[in-house]
Amino acid sequence: MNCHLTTGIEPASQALTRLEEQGYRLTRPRQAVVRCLYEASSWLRPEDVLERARPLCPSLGLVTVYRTLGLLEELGLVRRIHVEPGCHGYAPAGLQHGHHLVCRSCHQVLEFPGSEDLDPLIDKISRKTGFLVEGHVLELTGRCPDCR
Amino acid sequence: MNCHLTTGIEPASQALTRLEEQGYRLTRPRQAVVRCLYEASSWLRPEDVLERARPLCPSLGLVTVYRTLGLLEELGLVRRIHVEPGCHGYAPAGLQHGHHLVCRSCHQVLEFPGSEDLDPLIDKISRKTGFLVEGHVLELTGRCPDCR
DNA sequence: GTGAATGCAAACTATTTGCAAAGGT
DNA sequence: ACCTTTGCAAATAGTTTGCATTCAC
Repeated sequence: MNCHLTTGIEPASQALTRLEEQGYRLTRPRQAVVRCLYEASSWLRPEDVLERARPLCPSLGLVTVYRTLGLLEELGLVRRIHVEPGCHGYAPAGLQHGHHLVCRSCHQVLEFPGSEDLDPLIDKISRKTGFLVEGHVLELTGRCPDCR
Repeated sequence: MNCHLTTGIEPASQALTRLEEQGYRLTRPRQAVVRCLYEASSWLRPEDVLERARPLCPSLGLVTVYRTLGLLEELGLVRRIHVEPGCHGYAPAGLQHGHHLVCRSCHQVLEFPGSEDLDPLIDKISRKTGFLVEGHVLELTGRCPDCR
């Protein structure tokens, strides 16, 4: 709802509160997954989440990671993005607005801000097509400074 | 190389010529795959390519479709895009410049032109980060007119 | 205590690899 | 004729589902 809050990543605790408000239980696995995602400096693949969340919840299984990520995405708390290698990554829905630079050679991924730059284009397109545009992913591919 | 040629989809035959120039053999399976991709009105998943290419090459197998798509992508003749459901789709690299509108509800995909609108943003980012930006994918998600 | 959530095993889908046979030049 | 490319079968990776057990409320 609040589209103007772009001052930082929505803290993990806020996401957890949201889960609770929606009637979901605040379990240890969910807390671990949410915390990891929100504390990560970049997107994580499900496997990465598992690895990082295990210390917080040793019994955690990959299946639960998938289920939790799916739930969080449904609630709009995380974004699913398309990354190589492995294809699917997840990032908190707060700050990063779906922009990443991917190096074709080393697969390094750099996030960058600046989604406002897209607003005019998005406006134009939604007027032209009748689509209600809710989200976007901009992925730039090329060569990073080290590989070019 | 020729970045200004945006008047239309590079015809299938041109792509085939390119393959030949690069020293690859012009086999029936490759011709079938290339033709299907370039004649399709939208992106296709590997399974879709198989289905459409079979009439042109009945012996065609899914494995060869994957291999051919991989080869074409490597040569820059097709683009791999990220779509639901199934995740990966392919489109000719000519006209459509990686922009699609995806409906969250019915998964309909609408392609739209207008990559020039991104140029200023891309310039800015490549100056700021040192990345050599070669390609981009812009995906807008939301609700199509029928589903909103 | 009760129902939601978990974790395992197993199913399933998407994609890749090994290798003998077929096809293009 | 030679070497690339193909197609099958099988392997692998990513993801989902069924079900008995555990845990938050």
